[in-house]
Amino acid sequence: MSSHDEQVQQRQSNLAELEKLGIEIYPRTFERQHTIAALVEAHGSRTHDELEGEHVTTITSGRILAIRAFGKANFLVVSDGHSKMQAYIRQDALPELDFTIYKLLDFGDWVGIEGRLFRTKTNEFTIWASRVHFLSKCLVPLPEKWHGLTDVETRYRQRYLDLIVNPDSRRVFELRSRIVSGIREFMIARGYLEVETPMMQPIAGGAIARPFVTHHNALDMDLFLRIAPELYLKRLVVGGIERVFEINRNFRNEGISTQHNPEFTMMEFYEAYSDYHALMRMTEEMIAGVATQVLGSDQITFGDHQISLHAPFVRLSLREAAREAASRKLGREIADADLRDRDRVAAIAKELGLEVDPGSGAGKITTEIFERLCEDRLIQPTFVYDFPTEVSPLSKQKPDDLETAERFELYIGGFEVANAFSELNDPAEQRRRFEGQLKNRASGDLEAHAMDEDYIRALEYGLPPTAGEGVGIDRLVMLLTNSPSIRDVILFPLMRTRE
RNA sequence: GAGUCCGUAGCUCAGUGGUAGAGCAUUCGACUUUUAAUCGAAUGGUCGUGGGUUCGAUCCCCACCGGACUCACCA
Repeated sequence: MSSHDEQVQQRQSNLAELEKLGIEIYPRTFERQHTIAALVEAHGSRTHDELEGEHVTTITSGRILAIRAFGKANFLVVSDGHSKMQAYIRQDALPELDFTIYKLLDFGDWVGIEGRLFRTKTNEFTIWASRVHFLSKCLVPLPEKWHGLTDVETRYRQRYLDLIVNPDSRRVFELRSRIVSGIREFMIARGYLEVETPMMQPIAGGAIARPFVTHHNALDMDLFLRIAPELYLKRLVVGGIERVFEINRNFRNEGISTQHNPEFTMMEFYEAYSDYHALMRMTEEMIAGVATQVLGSDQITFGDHQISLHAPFVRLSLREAAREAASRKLGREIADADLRDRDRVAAIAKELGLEVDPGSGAGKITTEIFERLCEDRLIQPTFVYDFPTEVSPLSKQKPDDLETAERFELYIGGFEVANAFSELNDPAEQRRRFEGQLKNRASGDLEAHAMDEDYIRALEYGLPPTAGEGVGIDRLVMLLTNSPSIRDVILFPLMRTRE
């Protein structure tokens, strides 16, 4: 028999023995007076003498993370998932039944402990057990206590094991929750209304990406999982909700990487009477503020980098960034006009080793040059602004430069964290943009934006001057928790199923 | 989709063309304040799966499965 099976059998036999004692092996509930975290918080810094004087008794509970047995004196380390503390188990301090129960406990079991707080000779904050209650069995051996669980595949597939034995993993998800709360509070404090818009959409719009397809049986209708909530949120601004936001999942049927999970969380918001410059100021305020609120500082470590999230962030125009990087790489001066000329910029791209799609215009090629040469070097927070209109089908053009849209992306740590623009609200122009996208789609571009007549109709009712933005929550959490992979900040990242 | 690397005990890891090792965990024994408790003993393996080469494969070769990273893709 394998070690694993042997240990399972041993644990099962211990459970059977408990049942023979006549106790309920899966009790329905437990009257806990204090969590371990609350005990540590309230009494964990008391001295030995203070604890003796106060004589605090309590009933608490948690999962056993270690058993140290010395015959008649024994120690359990019990965790409530947040904090842990030790219980002192003495045969002569317990009813006989409870000591029998104790002896049938395994590493990983859930127990309730009744007793009084004290400090041991080695000054460890401890509960001196007067009762031990069995709450639930762990039938399977857990990863060892010292190295924890390092195998990433198991950590992702069986996240509960990761959470049981790796406190750092727990910490990441606690921080994630606080980051999301912080963002939500930030938005609500500014008068934004939180809403939920469809995840299942007849047309997957609002971004340039390939969608997942599904089907509704009763309506006999194909639907797409949304790639963005954008067009629905703007419909709400048309409806008079001048400040609106949504924190929810988007789904994109594309590659998986350390920065991409097929489903990911976006905070997207729209504000009437705003523009992309105002959103830059709001964004740096939000990110610096949330970091300070959650981490106590706007200075972070990300991998090998020290990053300052202190506002203001650097502002860099996309064409300027591409022009400068290409000039440096090629050793000669590239002009802004070169980037706006389809043939000249295509030649530059080829010289830089990029493949140029025949369907790509000057704007798309320039954007590709930027992404190739600049993106992963933007470690300190940088707003890259003024994108080519060609790659921004939902953005408003600059009044004096129709080839350029009032759009920015925020880069931190070498990847994109947010994307924002002044919203295109002219229905006629929006229709022309969609038609341009349809041409791309016809020539094989599977990510080209679909025509959305219903959205154009909404614009015809009048969208006020508006700016909007999407913030990648997972990536922001990566930065603020120093996590190198998006899978480290998503509880259950998508994995291939195992047979 | 391409490339590189990885898969050995429940966990963390060594290792070799001649049927496999450690620590922790587990079991038994000792121990009434331990802190990765300690000490003594024992148990535990289809070396990812399937082929091939070989007298002999966990090791070499091929395919497959799963994973990590890089590239491609992807605002």
